[in-house]
Amino acid sequence: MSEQVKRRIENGNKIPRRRVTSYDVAELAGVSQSAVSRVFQTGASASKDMRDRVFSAANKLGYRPNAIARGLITQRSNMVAVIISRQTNLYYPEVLVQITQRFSEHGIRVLLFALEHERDVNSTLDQVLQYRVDGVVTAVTLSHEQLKTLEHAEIPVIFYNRTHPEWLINSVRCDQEEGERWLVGQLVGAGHKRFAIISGPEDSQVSTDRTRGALQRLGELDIEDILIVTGDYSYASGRAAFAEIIHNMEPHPEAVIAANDMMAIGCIDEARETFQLRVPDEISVVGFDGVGPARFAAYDLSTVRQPVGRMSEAAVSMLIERIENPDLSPEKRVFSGERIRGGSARFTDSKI
Amino acid sequence: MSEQVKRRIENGNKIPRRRVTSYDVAELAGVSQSAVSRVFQTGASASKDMRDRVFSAANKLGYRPNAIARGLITQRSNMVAVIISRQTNLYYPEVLVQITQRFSEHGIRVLLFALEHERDVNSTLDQVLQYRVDGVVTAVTLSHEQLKTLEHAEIPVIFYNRTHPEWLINSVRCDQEEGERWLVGQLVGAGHKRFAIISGPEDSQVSTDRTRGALQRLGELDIEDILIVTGDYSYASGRAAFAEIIHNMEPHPEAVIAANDMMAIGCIDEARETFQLRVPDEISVVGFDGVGPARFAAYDLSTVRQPVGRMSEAAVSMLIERIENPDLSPEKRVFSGERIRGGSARFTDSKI
DNA sequence: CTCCGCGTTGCATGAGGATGCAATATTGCC
DNA sequence: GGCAATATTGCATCCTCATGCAACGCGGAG
Repeated sequence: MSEQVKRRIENGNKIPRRRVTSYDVAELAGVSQSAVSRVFQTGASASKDMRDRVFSAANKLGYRPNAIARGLITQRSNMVAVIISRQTNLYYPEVLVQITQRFSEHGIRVLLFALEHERDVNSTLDQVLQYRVDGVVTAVTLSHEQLKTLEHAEIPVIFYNRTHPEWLINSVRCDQEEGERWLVGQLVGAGHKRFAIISGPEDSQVSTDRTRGALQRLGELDIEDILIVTGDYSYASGRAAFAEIIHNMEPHPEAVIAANDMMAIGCIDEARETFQLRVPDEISVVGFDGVGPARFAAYDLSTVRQPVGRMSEAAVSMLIERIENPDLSPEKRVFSGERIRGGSARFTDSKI
Repeated sequence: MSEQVKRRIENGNKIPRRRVTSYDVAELAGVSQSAVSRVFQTGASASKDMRDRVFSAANKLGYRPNAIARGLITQRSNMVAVIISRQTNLYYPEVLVQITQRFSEHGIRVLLFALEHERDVNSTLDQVLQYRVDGVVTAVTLSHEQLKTLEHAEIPVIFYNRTHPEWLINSVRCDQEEGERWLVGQLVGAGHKRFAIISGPEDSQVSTDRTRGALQRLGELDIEDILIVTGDYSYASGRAAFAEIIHNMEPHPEAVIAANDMMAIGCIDEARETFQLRVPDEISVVGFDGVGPARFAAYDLSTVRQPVGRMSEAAVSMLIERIENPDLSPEKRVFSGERIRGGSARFTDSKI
C-alpha cells in the first residue's frame, strides 16, 4: 500500500480530502512521479507512449499540476503584481484589463493590489514580497527606499505613468508635459489670455506632471495670474472646482485646463448648467486621457489621448524581458499622446 | 558550515542569489527554523525574548515569509480568483477595485483573470485550478460542467450578477428584471406606446435578464411590436443601434430601453445629433447600471443603479464564509437597484 | 525536596513538483 | 550485427515553511 493511500485512510473523512497529486497520477499510470512532472512540462523529454499513459491517468483523476508547488521549486511564481490606487483615475481600469490579458498570453498571472490612497504603499509592498511575484507594474509612486527593497529582492519593476529623472528605473509613460504644452499652445494661439487650472490630487504624480507642463508653457508665453484649484479626478470635483474658479477669479477665465477628462466634463457641465456659459464660445475647456466619455457628443473634448494599447504592451514586454534577463539595463519609454482637436475649446487653425 | 551556505558558495554567482529563508534567520538568531516559523505566525507559542531575537535577525536580513511555501503546506493560498470578461460592461472596474480592497482587508489577495469573451472560460478555469485559489468570484457565466469541476476541487464560487434558477450555487446580483419592470412601468404609465430595446451581447446573462424583464412587463401591459437590436455595451454600439432602430421602425419609437447606461448615452447622442430629436420630449431613453456617466448633466439618465458597495461587500463576505466553512449551504442574494428618475425619460408622477 | 503542569523550543517530517545524474532503452551507421 | 550516440526513465534530493511530538525549564503544591 502506498504512503499516499495509507495516509488518506488514516485521515478518514475529518480532514478535507487530499487533492490529486503527481504521485497519484504516477501510481495509476504505473510510472514514476518524475515522469509525470516531465510530461506536464514543455520541452522535457518524454516518449509518446509515456505521454499517453500519463495524460490518460491524469484525466481520469482530474489532475492539474500545482502551480504553487511548482513555483516553490522553480523560483518562478509566474505571477506579477499590479499595483493601482483608487485615486489614480477612472481611466486605469481599461489599462488594467489590457495588461492582464497581455500577461496572460505569456502564461503570467496578475495579482492585483488596489490601494485606497497612494500612501498605503508599505504594507502592500510587504504582501507583494511575500508572494514572491516575478515582477511588478506599479501605477503608484514608490519612494526610493521602497524601490531599494524591491531591488534587493531582485524583483524588476515597471513604473506606469510615473518616473524619476535620476533613478535607474524602468518606466512607461505618456508624455504628460508635451501634451499639456500642446494644449496650452493651441489655446494661447487662439487668443485665450486668462487661464485656470484644475489639478488632480496632490500625491498624484500624473497630475503634477501635467500641471507643470501647462504652467511652464503658459510662462513661456507670458501668461500670468493663473488660478489653480485642486480636484480629485472625479466628475463632482470638476464641477466644484469650476464653481470655485468662477467665485475666485474676476474677470472670469477664458480657458480651463483640467488634469483629466472626467474633471473637464464636470467643468463643462457646471459652466453650462450653473453659469449658463456656452462652451467653447464663452469658455474653452480641455482635459487629458482621451478616455471613453471624452468622445461623448455632448462634450467632444479637446484633449490628449493616452495610447493605452501601446503603453500596456510596452509595460508587459519590458517586464517580461527583465524577468527573463535581470541584467537588462533600465529603460524609460515615453509615448506621445494623440492630439485631439475636439469641440470643447477654441484652438488655432494650425494642423500641428 | 550550514548546508545553505555551502550551496550558496558552490553556486557561485551564476545562479540568482538565493533568497533569504527562515533557515537563514534561524541561523543568525541562533534558534531553530521552527522557532522562526512560529514567531511569524499569529497565535503560536513564543517567548518575548525569542520574538525579539528573531525579529531583529529577520530585519537585518530583510526576511519575509514565503507565502507560496506557506500556502503549499497549509493548503490555503490566501488567494482568490476574480474572473471578469471584457464584454462585461465598463462598470465592472469599479466593482473589481472594491472587491480587491475588501478581500485585502481580510488578508486575501486577488488573482485577476480577464477574458476577451465569455466563451474563453475553459483555459482560464484550468489556470484557476492550477493556482489552488481558495475561492472564486466570477462575473462570467460558467457551464454546469465547469461548475462541477470547481466543486470537485472543493473551491467555493460566488456568481456575480449571474445565477441559475435550479443549480445550487452562491450568487450575488442586482435584480435586473425588477429594475427593468419598474422602468417599463414608468414609461408606459407616462403614455409611451412604441418601444425599442437595445440589448447587450448575446452571451451576456446580464443583458438576457434585463431584456427578459423588460419584455415581460411590456407584454403584461399589452405593448407589442417591439424592435430589439443588439449592441455590445459600448457607446459606439449605442449610437449605431439607435440609427438602426430609426431606419427599421416606422413610425419611430417613443421610448428606447438600453441594456446599460453606456449604450443609453450613445443612443441619446445619436438621437440628438443625427436625428435632431429632443430627449425626453420626442423620445425617452432609459439605461441601467447607474455608473458614473449616468449622472453627467448632459444626459441625466433615468436608470437603475446597482448598489455596487453592498454587492461587492456581500460577494466578499459570502466567499470568505465558505472558504472557512465549506459546508455552508448555498445562498442567493438579490439586491434591488436604486431607482433613478433622471431627465432622459418621461416618467409617471408616482412616487413609486 | 520531589512531582506536576504549563509554556517553550527543537527535531523530524511533509506539502507537491522539478531536476541532475545514472541507468536503461532506442536509433543510426558502417 | 556491433558500437557509439541519443532519447527515456527512475532515483534521490531540494524548494520553504508548518506542525505533531518529545524534551526541557521553571514555578508552585504537597
